[in-house]
Amino acid sequence: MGKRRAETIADEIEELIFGGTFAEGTRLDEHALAVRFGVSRTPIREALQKLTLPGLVTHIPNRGVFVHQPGPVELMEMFEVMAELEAAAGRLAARRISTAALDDLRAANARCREAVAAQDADAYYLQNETFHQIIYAQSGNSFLRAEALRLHRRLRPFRRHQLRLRGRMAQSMAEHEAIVAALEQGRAAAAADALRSHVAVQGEKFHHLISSLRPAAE
Amino acid sequence: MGKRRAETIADEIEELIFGGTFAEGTRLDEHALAVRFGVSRTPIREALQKLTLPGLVTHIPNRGVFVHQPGPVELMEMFEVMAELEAAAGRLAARRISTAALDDLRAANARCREAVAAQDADAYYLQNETFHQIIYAQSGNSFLRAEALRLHRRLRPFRRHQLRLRGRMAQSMAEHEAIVAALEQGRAAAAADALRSHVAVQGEKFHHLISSLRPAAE
DNA sequence: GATCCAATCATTGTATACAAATCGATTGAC
DNA sequence: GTCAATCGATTTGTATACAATGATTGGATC
Repeated sequence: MGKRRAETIADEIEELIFGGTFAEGTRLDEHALAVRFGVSRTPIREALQKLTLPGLVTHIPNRGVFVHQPGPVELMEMFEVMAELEAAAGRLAARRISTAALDDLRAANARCREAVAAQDADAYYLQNETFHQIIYAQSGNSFLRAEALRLHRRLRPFRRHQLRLRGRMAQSMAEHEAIVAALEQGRAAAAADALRSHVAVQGEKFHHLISSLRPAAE
Repeated sequence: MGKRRAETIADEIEELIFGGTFAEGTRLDEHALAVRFGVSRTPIREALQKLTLPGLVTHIPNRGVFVHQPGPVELMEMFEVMAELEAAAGRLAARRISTAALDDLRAANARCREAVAAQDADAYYLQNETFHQIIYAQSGNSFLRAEALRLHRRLRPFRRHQLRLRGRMAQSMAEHEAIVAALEQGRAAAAADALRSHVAVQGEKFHHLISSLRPAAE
Protein backbone atom coordinates (compact mmCIF):
# COMPACT_ATOMS: atom_id res chain seq x y z
CA MET A 1 0.00 0.00 0.00
CA GLY A 2 1.24 3.37 -0.92
CA LYS A 3 2.42 5.15 -4.02
CA ARG A 4 5.89 4.37 -5.15
CA ARG A 5 7.21 7.89 -4.74
CA ALA A 6 5.72 8.86 -1.41
CA GLU A 7 6.67 5.48 0.01
CA THR A 8 10.36 5.81 -0.75
CA ILE A 9 10.40 9.39 0.46
CA ALA A 10 8.82 8.33 3.73
CA ASP A 11 11.53 5.72 4.19
CA GLU A 12 14.27 8.21 3.44
CA ILE A 13 12.90 10.75 5.88
CA GLU A 14 12.67 7.99 8.47
CA GLU A 15 16.33 7.18 7.92
CA LEU A 16 17.21 10.86 8.26
CA ILE A 17 15.43 10.97 11.61
CA PHE A 18 17.05 7.80 12.89
CA GLY A 19 20.37 8.97 11.51
CA GLY A 20 20.14 12.08 13.64
CA THR A 21 19.94 14.58 10.79
CA PHE A 22 16.60 15.76 12.12
CA ALA A 23 16.81 16.14 15.86
CA GLU A 24 14.02 15.89 18.41
CA GLY A 25 11.51 18.71 18.08
CA THR A 26 12.66 19.82 14.64
CA ARG A 27 9.93 21.12 12.40
CA LEU A 28 9.95 19.37 9.06
CA ASP A 29 9.48 22.09 6.47
CA GLU A 30 7.44 20.83 3.55
CA HIS A 31 8.94 23.22 1.03
CA ALA A 32 12.50 22.49 2.13
CA LEU A 33 11.90 18.75 1.90
CA ALA A 34 10.26 19.21 -1.48
CA VAL A 35 13.31 20.89 -2.98
CA ARG A 36 15.58 18.41 -1.19
CA PHE A 37 13.88 15.44 -2.83
CA GLY A 38 13.19 17.28 -6.06
CA VAL A 39 9.44 16.74 -5.91
CA SER A 40 6.34 18.77 -5.18
CA ARG A 41 4.92 19.36 -1.72
CA THR A 42 2.12 16.87 -2.35
CA PRO A 43 4.16 13.65 -2.08
CA ILE A 44 6.03 15.15 0.87
CA ARG A 45 2.77 15.71 2.70
CA GLU A 46 1.71 12.13 2.03
CA ALA A 47 5.05 10.84 3.24
CA LEU A 48 4.83 12.89 6.43
CA GLN A 49 1.35 11.55 7.04
CA LYS A 50 2.71 8.04 6.71
CA LEU A 51 5.27 8.82 9.40
CA THR A 52 2.54 10.13 11.68
CA LEU A 53 0.93 6.77 12.23
CA PRO A 54 3.89 4.99 13.82
CA GLY A 55 4.30 8.06 16.02
CA LEU A 56 7.61 9.02 14.49
CA VAL A 57 6.40 12.57 13.98
CA THR A 58 3.50 14.49 15.43
CA HIS A 59 1.29 16.62 13.28
CA ILE A 60 -0.08 19.84 14.75
CA PRO A 61 -2.79 21.41 12.57
CA ASN A 62 -1.77 24.62 10.84
CA ARG A 63 1.56 24.40 12.57
CA GLY A 64 3.43 21.63 10.83
CA VAL A 65 4.94 18.28 11.69
CA PHE A 66 7.64 17.86 14.31
CA VAL A 67 9.91 14.91 14.83
CA HIS A 68 9.05 13.16 18.06
CA GLN A 69 11.68 10.89 19.53
CA PRO A 70 10.34 9.06 22.57
CA GLY A 71 11.83 10.00 25.92
CA PRO A 72 13.03 7.45 28.48
CA VAL A 73 9.62 6.83 30.02
CA GLU A 74 7.83 6.49 26.71
CA LEU A 75 10.57 4.16 25.54
CA MET A 76 10.21 2.00 28.63
CA GLU A 77 6.49 1.83 27.98
CA MET A 78 7.04 0.75 24.41
CA PHE A 79 9.45 -1.97 25.46
CA GLU A 80 6.93 -3.11 28.04
CA VAL A 81 4.28 -3.53 25.34
CA MET A 82 6.81 -5.15 23.03
CA ALA A 83 7.58 -7.63 25.80
CA GLU A 84 3.92 -8.56 26.06
CA LEU A 85 3.55 -9.03 22.33
CA GLU A 86 6.63 -11.25 22.24
CA ALA A 87 5.37 -13.21 25.21
CA ALA A 88 2.06 -13.76 23.47
CA ALA A 89 3.80 -14.84 20.28
CA GLY A 90 5.96 -17.23 22.28
CA ARG A 91 3.02 -18.74 24.12
CA LEU A 92 1.21 -19.44 20.86
CA ALA A 93 4.34 -20.56 19.05
CA ALA A 94 5.14 -23.11 21.76
CA ARG A 95 2.11 -25.04 20.67
CA ARG A 96 2.20 -24.39 16.95
CA ILE A 97 5.85 -24.19 15.96
CA SER A 98 6.97 -26.54 13.20
CA THR A 99 10.09 -28.69 13.38
CA ALA A 100 11.48 -26.86 10.36
CA ALA A 101 11.04 -23.53 12.11
CA LEU A 102 12.73 -24.94 15.21
CA ASP A 103 15.69 -25.83 13.03
CA ASP A 104 15.74 -22.30 11.61
CA LEU A 105 15.63 -20.95 15.14
CA ARG A 106 18.58 -23.08 16.21
CA ALA A 107 20.48 -22.03 13.10
CA ALA A 108 19.87 -18.34 13.79
CA ASN A 109 20.93 -18.91 17.36
CA ALA A 110 24.13 -20.60 16.23
CA ARG A 111 24.95 -17.62 14.06
CA CYS A 112 24.22 -15.38 17.03
CA ARG A 113 26.73 -17.39 19.04
CA GLU A 114 29.37 -16.85 16.39
CA ALA A 115 28.66 -13.14 16.45
CA VAL A 116 29.10 -13.07 20.22
CA ALA A 117 32.42 -14.87 19.89
CA ALA A 118 33.53 -12.37 17.27
CA GLN A 119 32.17 -9.44 19.30
CA ASP A 120 30.35 -8.40 16.14
CA ALA A 121 27.39 -6.38 17.33
CA ASP A 122 26.07 -5.73 13.83
CA ALA A 123 26.02 -9.42 12.93
CA TYR A 124 24.40 -10.29 16.24
CA TYR A 125 21.78 -7.61 15.67
CA LEU A 126 20.97 -9.05 12.26
CA GLN A 127 20.61 -12.64 13.43
CA ASN A 128 18.67 -11.51 16.45
CA GLU A 129 16.18 -9.94 14.05
CA THR A 130 15.55 -13.22 12.23
CA PHE A 131 15.38 -15.09 15.54
CA HIS A 132 12.51 -12.95 16.74
CA GLN A 133 10.78 -12.79 13.39
CA ILE A 134 10.66 -16.56 13.23
CA ILE A 135 8.83 -16.58 16.54
CA TYR A 136 6.37 -13.95 15.35
CA ALA A 137 5.65 -16.00 12.25
CA GLN A 138 5.29 -19.24 14.19
CA SER A 139 2.67 -17.74 16.47
CA GLY A 140 0.29 -18.66 13.68
CA ASN A 141 -1.41 -15.31 14.17
CA SER A 142 -0.60 -13.08 11.22
CA PHE A 143 -2.15 -10.03 12.84
CA LEU A 144 0.02 -10.48 15.92
CA ARG A 145 2.99 -10.97 13.64
CA ALA A 146 2.27 -7.72 11.81
CA GLU A 147 1.81 -5.77 15.04
CA ALA A 148 4.98 -7.19 16.53
CA LEU A 149 6.95 -6.35 13.40
CA ARG A 150 5.57 -2.83 13.45
CA LEU A 151 6.66 -2.15 17.02
CA HIS A 152 9.90 -4.04 16.57
CA ARG A 153 10.72 -1.77 13.65
CA ARG A 154 9.93 1.28 15.74
CA LEU A 155 12.28 0.15 18.51
CA ARG A 156 14.99 -1.07 16.16
CA PRO A 157 17.44 1.82 16.58
CA PHE A 158 17.21 1.64 20.37
CA ARG A 159 17.74 -2.11 20.52
CA ARG A 160 20.81 -1.52 18.45
CA HIS A 161 22.24 0.98 20.90
CA GLN A 162 21.75 -1.10 23.99
CA LEU A 163 23.52 -4.05 22.38
CA ARG A 164 26.74 -2.10 22.79
CA LEU A 165 26.49 -2.33 26.57
CA ARG A 166 29.19 -4.50 28.09
CA GLY A 167 28.10 -8.09 28.51
CA ARG A 168 24.66 -7.52 27.05
CA MET A 169 25.25 -9.67 23.99
CA ALA A 170 26.31 -12.69 26.07
CA GLN A 171 23.34 -12.26 28.40
CA SER A 172 20.97 -11.93 25.47
CA MET A 173 22.49 -15.10 24.03
CA ALA A 174 21.78 -17.06 27.20
CA GLU A 175 18.19 -15.84 27.16
CA HIS A 176 17.84 -17.03 23.58
CA GLU A 177 18.94 -20.51 24.63
CA ALA A 178 16.26 -20.61 27.31
CA ILE A 179 13.62 -19.48 24.85
CA VAL A 180 14.52 -22.16 22.32
CA ALA A 181 14.50 -24.79 25.04
CA ALA A 182 11.02 -23.79 26.16
CA LEU A 183 9.74 -23.82 22.59
CA GLU A 184 11.31 -27.23 21.91
CA GLN A 185 9.54 -28.71 24.91
CA GLY A 186 6.28 -26.97 24.09
CA ARG A 187 6.20 -25.23 27.44
CA ALA A 188 3.97 -22.30 26.59
CA ALA A 189 4.12 -20.44 29.90
CA ALA A 190 7.88 -20.79 30.13
CA ALA A 191 8.36 -19.53 26.60
CA ALA A 192 6.13 -16.55 27.30
CA ASP A 193 7.95 -15.66 30.51
CA ALA A 194 11.37 -16.07 28.93
CA LEU A 195 10.48 -13.83 26.02
CA ARG A 196 8.81 -11.24 28.21
CA SER A 197 11.81 -10.77 30.45
CA HIS A 198 14.18 -10.99 27.50
CA VAL A 199 12.56 -7.96 25.93
CA ALA A 200 11.70 -6.12 29.13
CA VAL A 201 15.31 -6.21 30.24
CA GLN A 202 16.24 -4.41 27.04
CA GLY A 203 14.02 -1.52 28.01
CA GLU A 204 15.58 -1.39 31.46
CA LYS A 205 19.08 -1.55 30.04
CA PHE A 206 18.28 1.27 27.72
CA HIS A 207 16.82 3.27 30.56
CA HIS A 208 20.10 2.92 32.43
CA LEU A 209 22.02 3.86 29.32
CA ILE A 210 19.99 7.02 28.89
CA SER A 211 20.23 8.02 32.55
CA SER A 212 23.99 7.59 32.51
CA LEU A 213 24.29 9.75 29.40
CA ARG A 214 22.36 12.73 30.71
CA PRO A 215 22.53 12.66 34.50
CA ALA A 216 20.01 15.34 35.42
CA ALA A 217 17.89 15.56 32.29
CA GLU A 218 14.09 15.26 32.25
CA MET B 1 -3.53 15.74 15.10
CA GLY B 2 -4.70 16.30 11.61
CA LYS B 3 -6.40 19.01 9.68
CA ARG B 4 -9.87 19.81 10.75
CA ARG B 5 -11.49 19.00 7.43
CA ALA B 6 -9.72 15.75 6.56
CA GLU B 7 -10.18 14.50 10.11
CA THR B 8 -13.96 14.86 10.11
CA ILE B 9 -14.21 13.39 6.64
CA ALA B 10 -12.18 10.37 7.74
CA ASP B 11 -14.58 9.85 10.65
CA GLU B 12 -17.61 10.12 8.40
CA ILE B 13 -16.23 7.64 5.90
CA GLU B 14 -15.46 5.30 8.78
CA GLU B 15 -19.05 5.54 9.91
CA LEU B 16 -20.24 4.84 6.39
CA ILE B 17 -18.13 1.69 6.30
CA PHE B 18 -19.30 0.49 9.71
CA GLY B 19 -22.84 1.43 8.81
CA GLY B 20 -22.69 -0.88 5.82
CA THR B 21 -23.03 1.79 3.14
CA PHE B 22 -19.69 0.73 1.71
CA ALA B 23 -19.54 -3.05 1.59
CA GLU B 24 -16.49 -5.27 1.69
CA GLY B 25 -14.30 -4.89 -1.39
CA THR B 26 -15.91 -1.68 -2.57
CA ARG B 27 -13.57 0.72 -4.28
CA LEU B 28 -13.79 4.16 -2.75
CA ASP B 29 -13.84 6.58 -5.67
CA GLU B 30 -12.02 9.78 -4.81
CA HIS B 31 -13.98 11.94 -7.20
CA ALA B 32 -17.34 10.56 -6.05
CA LEU B 33 -16.41 11.13 -2.40
CA ALA B 34 -15.19 14.62 -3.24
CA VAL B 35 -18.53 15.67 -4.70
CA ARG B 36 -20.35 13.85 -1.90
CA PHE B 37 -18.56 15.86 0.78
CA GLY B 38 -18.39 19.01 -1.32
CA VAL B 39 -14.63 19.29 -1.16
CA SER B 40 -11.67 18.72 -3.43
CA ARG B 41 -9.95 15.38 -3.95
CA THR B 42 -7.02 16.47 -1.80
CA PRO B 43 -8.70 16.25 1.63
CA ILE B 44 -10.37 13.01 0.50
CA ARG B 45 -7.01 11.48 -0.28
CA GLU B 46 -5.69 12.51 3.13
CA ALA B 47 -8.75 11.06 4.84
CA LEU B 48 -8.38 7.77 2.99
CA GLN B 49 -4.76 7.60 4.00
CA LYS B 50 -5.80 8.05 7.61
CA LEU B 51 -8.11 5.07 7.26
CA THR B 52 -5.30 2.98 5.85
CA LEU B 53 -3.36 2.82 9.08
CA PRO B 54 -5.95 1.05 11.20
CA GLY B 55 -6.39 -1.38 8.32
CA LEU B 56 -9.92 -0.25 7.59
CA VAL B 57 -9.09 0.13 3.92
CA THR B 58 -6.25 -1.16 1.81
CA HIS B 59 -4.51 1.06 -0.66
CA ILE B 60 -3.29 -0.49 -3.91
CA PRO B 61 -1.00 1.84 -5.87
CA ASN B 62 -2.49 3.21 -9.06
CA ARG B 63 -5.59 1.16 -8.39
CA GLY B 64 -7.38 2.89 -5.58
CA VAL B 65 -8.44 2.15 -2.03
CA PHE B 66 -10.78 -0.70 -1.17
CA VAL B 67 -12.70 -1.26 2.03
CA HIS B 68 -11.34 -4.24 3.85
CA GLN B 69 -13.52 -5.84 6.46
CA PRO B 70 -11.68 -8.60 8.31
CA GLY B 71 -12.87 -12.15 7.74
CA PRO B 72 -13.53 -14.65 10.56
CA VAL B 73 -9.92 -15.80 10.90
CA GLU B 74 -8.47 -12.30 10.84
CA LEU B 75 -11.07 -11.25 13.38
CA MET B 76 -10.15 -14.12 15.67
CA GLU B 77 -6.53 -13.10 15.40
CA MET B 78 -7.35 -9.53 16.30
CA PHE B 79 -9.34 -10.62 19.33
CA GLU B 80 -6.44 -12.84 20.34
CA VAL B 81 -4.08 -9.85 20.30
CA MET B 82 -6.66 -7.70 22.05
CA ALA B 83 -6.87 -10.35 24.77
CA GLU B 84 -3.13 -10.17 25.30
CA LEU B 85 -3.13 -6.38 25.48
CA GLU B 86 -5.95 -6.44 28.01
CA ALA B 87 -4.18 -9.11 30.01
CA ALA B 88 -1.03 -7.00 30.08
CA ALA B 89 -3.00 -3.93 31.15
CA GLY B 90 -4.67 -5.97 33.88
CA ARG B 91 -1.40 -7.38 35.18
CA LEU B 92 0.08 -3.91 35.45
CA ALA B 93 -3.09 -2.34 36.80
CA ALA B 94 -3.32 -4.92 39.58
CA ARG B 95 -0.23 -3.38 41.12
CA ARG B 96 -0.81 0.24 40.24
CA ILE B 97 -4.54 0.84 40.37
CA SER B 98 -5.72 3.63 42.66
CA THR B 99 -8.56 3.30 45.11
CA ALA B 100 -10.45 6.02 43.28
CA ALA B 101 -10.17 4.08 40.05
CA LEU B 102 -11.35 0.94 41.82
CA ASP B 103 -14.43 2.87 42.89
CA ASP B 104 -15.00 4.00 39.31
CA LEU B 105 -14.63 0.41 38.19
CA ARG B 106 -17.22 -0.81 40.68
CA ALA B 107 -19.55 2.00 39.65
CA ALA B 108 -19.24 1.11 35.98
CA ASN B 109 -19.84 -2.50 36.88
CA ALA B 110 -22.95 -1.58 38.83
CA ARG B 111 -24.31 0.26 35.84
CA CYS B 112 -23.48 -2.78 33.73
CA ARG B 113 -25.54 -4.89 36.11
CA GLU B 114 -28.50 -2.57 35.70
CA ALA B 115 -28.18 -2.84 31.95
CA VAL B 116 -28.20 -6.63 32.18
CA ALA B 117 -31.33 -6.50 34.31
CA ALA B 118 -32.98 -4.21 31.78
CA GLN B 119 -31.71 -6.30 28.86
CA ASP B 120 -30.37 -3.06 27.42
CA ALA B 121 -27.50 -4.09 25.16
CA ASP B 122 -26.68 -0.52 24.16
CA ALA B 123 -26.33 0.64 27.74
CA TYR B 124 -24.27 -2.40 28.63
CA TYR B 125 -22.03 -1.76 25.67
CA LEU B 126 -21.45 1.81 26.78
CA GLN B 127 -20.60 0.95 30.39
CA ASN B 128 -18.46 -1.92 29.23
CA GLU B 129 -16.42 0.59 27.26
CA THR B 130 -15.67 2.71 30.30
CA PHE B 131 -14.94 -0.41 32.36
CA HIS B 132 -12.19 -1.47 30.00
CA GLN B 133 -10.87 2.02 29.44
CA ILE B 134 -10.38 2.48 33.16
CA ILE B 135 -8.20 -0.62 33.19
CA TYR B 136 -6.18 0.62 30.23
CA ALA B 137 -5.59 3.92 31.98
CA GLN B 138 -4.69 2.28 35.29
CA SER B 139 -2.01 0.17 33.67
CA GLY B 140 0.13 3.26 34.13
CA ASN B 141 1.52 2.69 30.65
CA SER B 142 0.16 5.36 28.35
CA PHE B 143 1.57 3.68 25.26
CA LEU B 144 -0.19 0.45 26.13
CA ARG B 145 -3.32 2.45 26.79
CA ALA B 146 -3.15 4.08 23.38
CA GLU B 147 -2.54 0.78 21.60
CA ALA B 148 -5.37 -0.91 23.46
CA LEU B 149 -7.74 1.93 22.65
CA ARG B 150 -6.76 1.76 19.00
CA LEU B 151 -7.49 -1.93 18.66
CA HIS B 152 -10.56 -1.69 20.87
CA ARG B 153 -11.92 0.96 18.54
CA ARG B 154 -11.23 -1.26 15.56
CA LEU B 155 -13.12 -4.16 17.11
CA ARG B 156 -15.93 -2.02 18.45
CA PRO B 157 -18.62 -2.91 15.89
CA PHE B 158 -17.95 -6.62 16.29
CA ARG B 159 -18.07 -6.57 20.07
CA ARG B 160 -21.39 -4.86 19.70
CA HIS B 161 -22.80 -7.62 17.53
CA GLN B 162 -21.74 -10.50 19.73
CA LEU B 163 -23.36 -8.86 22.75
CA ARG B 164 -26.72 -9.74 21.21
CA LEU B 165 -26.04 -13.44 21.66
CA ARG B 166 -28.32 -15.05 24.21
CA GLY B 167 -26.81 -15.10 27.67
CA ARG B 168 -23.62 -13.33 26.62
CA MET B 169 -24.34 -10.21 28.64
CA ALA B 170 -24.83 -12.14 31.86
CA GLN B 171 -21.70 -14.19 31.28
CA SER B 172 -19.71 -11.06 30.50
CA MET B 173 -21.03 -9.56 33.69
CA ALA B 174 -19.77 -12.47 35.77
CA GLU B 175 -16.37 -12.16 34.17
CA HIS B 176 -16.29 -8.48 35.08
CA GLU B 177 -16.88 -9.39 38.72
CA ALA B 178 -13.94 -11.76 38.72
CA ILE B 179 -11.73 -9.11 37.12
CA VAL B 180 -12.64 -6.51 39.72
CA ALA B 181 -12.02 -9.02 42.51
CA ALA B 182 -8.57 -9.84 41.20
CA LEU B 183 -7.69 -6.17 40.87
CA GLU B 184 -8.96 -5.40 44.37
CA GLN B 185 -6.74 -8.07 45.82
CA GLY B 186 -3.79 -7.05 43.69
CA ARG B 187 -3.51 -10.51 42.18
CA ALA B 188 -1.72 -9.66 38.96
CA ALA B 189 -1.68 -13.08 37.35
CA ALA B 190 -5.34 -13.68 38.14
CA ALA B 191 -6.34 -10.31 36.70
CA ALA B 192 -4.36 -11.00 33.56
CA ASP B 193 -5.88 -14.44 33.07
CA ALA B 194 -9.41 -13.21 33.74
CA LEU B 195 -9.08 -10.39 31.24
CA ARG B 196 -7.44 -12.58 28.63
CA SER B 197 -10.21 -15.14 28.64
CA HIS B 198 -12.86 -12.45 28.93
CA VAL B 199 -11.74 -10.94 25.64
CA ALA B 200 -10.73 -14.17 23.94
CA VAL B 201 -14.17 -15.63 24.48
CA GLN B 202 -15.63 -12.69 22.60
CA GLY B 203 -13.63 -13.64 19.56
CA GLU B 204 -14.80 -17.24 19.81
CA LYS B 205 -18.39 -16.17 20.28
CA PHE B 206 -18.16 -13.99 17.24
CA HIS B 207 -16.63 -16.79 15.29
CA HIS B 208 -19.63 -18.97 16.12
CA LEU B 209 -21.96 -16.14 15.21
CA ILE B 210 -20.34 -15.77 11.81
CA SER B 211 -20.32 -19.49 11.12
CA SER B 212 -23.99 -19.78 11.95
CA LEU B 213 -24.86 -16.91 9.65
CA ARG B 214 -23.13 -18.25 6.58
CA PRO B 215 -22.90 -22.03 6.96
CA ALA B 216 -20.56 -22.94 4.13
CA ALA B 217 -18.78 -19.68 3.50
CA GLU B 218 -14.99 -19.34 3.50
C1' DG C 1 -16.05 -17.42 -33.57
C1' DA C 2 -12.33 -16.69 -30.36
C1' DT C 3 -8.13 -14.56 -29.03
C1' DC C 4 -4.72 -11.15 -29.01
C1' DC C 5 -3.25 -6.51 -29.66
C1' DA C 6 -3.87 -1.71 -29.69
C1' DA C 7 -6.00 2.60 -28.76
C1' DT C 8 -8.99 5.21 -25.90
C1' DC C 9 -10.83 6.29 -21.55
C1' DA C 10 -11.10 6.61 -16.75
C1' DT C 11 -8.71 7.02 -12.42
C1' DT C 12 -4.82 7.73 -9.61
C1' DG C 13 -0.42 10.37 -8.68
C1' DT C 14 1.96 14.83 -8.99
C1' DA C 15 2.53 19.71 -9.68
C1' DT C 16 1.16 24.37 -9.25
C1' DA C 17 -1.79 28.02 -7.84
C1' DC C 18 -4.70 30.08 -4.38
C1' DA C 19 -6.79 30.79 0.34
C1' DA C 20 -6.58 30.69 5.23
C1' DA C 21 -4.22 30.79 9.43
C1' DT C 22 -0.41 31.37 12.52
C1' DC C 23 3.80 33.63 14.12
C1' DG C 24 6.72 37.59 14.37
C1' DA C 25 7.68 42.39 14.16
C1' DT C 26 6.68 47.05 14.37
C1' DT C 27 4.09 50.83 15.94
C1' DG C 28 1.15 53.05 18.91
C1' DA C 29 -0.85 54.03 23.44
C1' DC C 30 -0.77 53.99 28.40
C1' DG D 1 9.57 51.67 29.11
C1' DT D 2 6.37 48.06 28.59
C1' DC D 3 2.38 45.97 26.88
C1' DA D 4 -0.97 45.30 23.39
C1' DA D 5 -2.81 45.33 18.90
C1' DT D 6 -2.50 45.37 14.06
C1' DC D 7 -0.09 44.53 9.90
C1' DG D 8 2.95 41.66 7.22
C1' DA D 9 5.35 37.52 5.88
C1' DT D 10 5.85 32.69 6.10
C1' DT D 11 3.63 28.33 6.14
C1' DT D 12 -0.02 25.07 6.07
C1' DG D 13 -4.51 23.53 3.92
C1' DT D 14 -7.33 23.26 -0.26
C1' DA D 15 -8.46 23.51 -5.07
C1' DT D 16 -7.51 22.84 -9.81
C1' DA D 17 -4.77 21.46 -13.64
C1' DC D 18 -1.65 18.17 -15.75
C1' DA D 19 0.78 13.65 -16.30
C1' DA D 20 1.12 8.73 -15.97
C1' DT D 21 -0.53 4.29 -15.18
C1' DG D 22 -3.88 0.69 -15.56
C1' DA D 23 -8.51 -1.04 -17.30
C1' DT D 24 -11.73 -1.62 -20.98
C1' DT D 25 -13.39 -1.98 -25.37
C1' DG D 26 -13.07 -2.28 -30.18
C1' DG D 27 -11.10 -4.30 -34.18
C1' DA D 28 -8.32 -7.37 -36.81
C1' DT D 29 -6.30 -11.76 -37.60
C1' DC D 30 -5.92 -16.68 -37.06
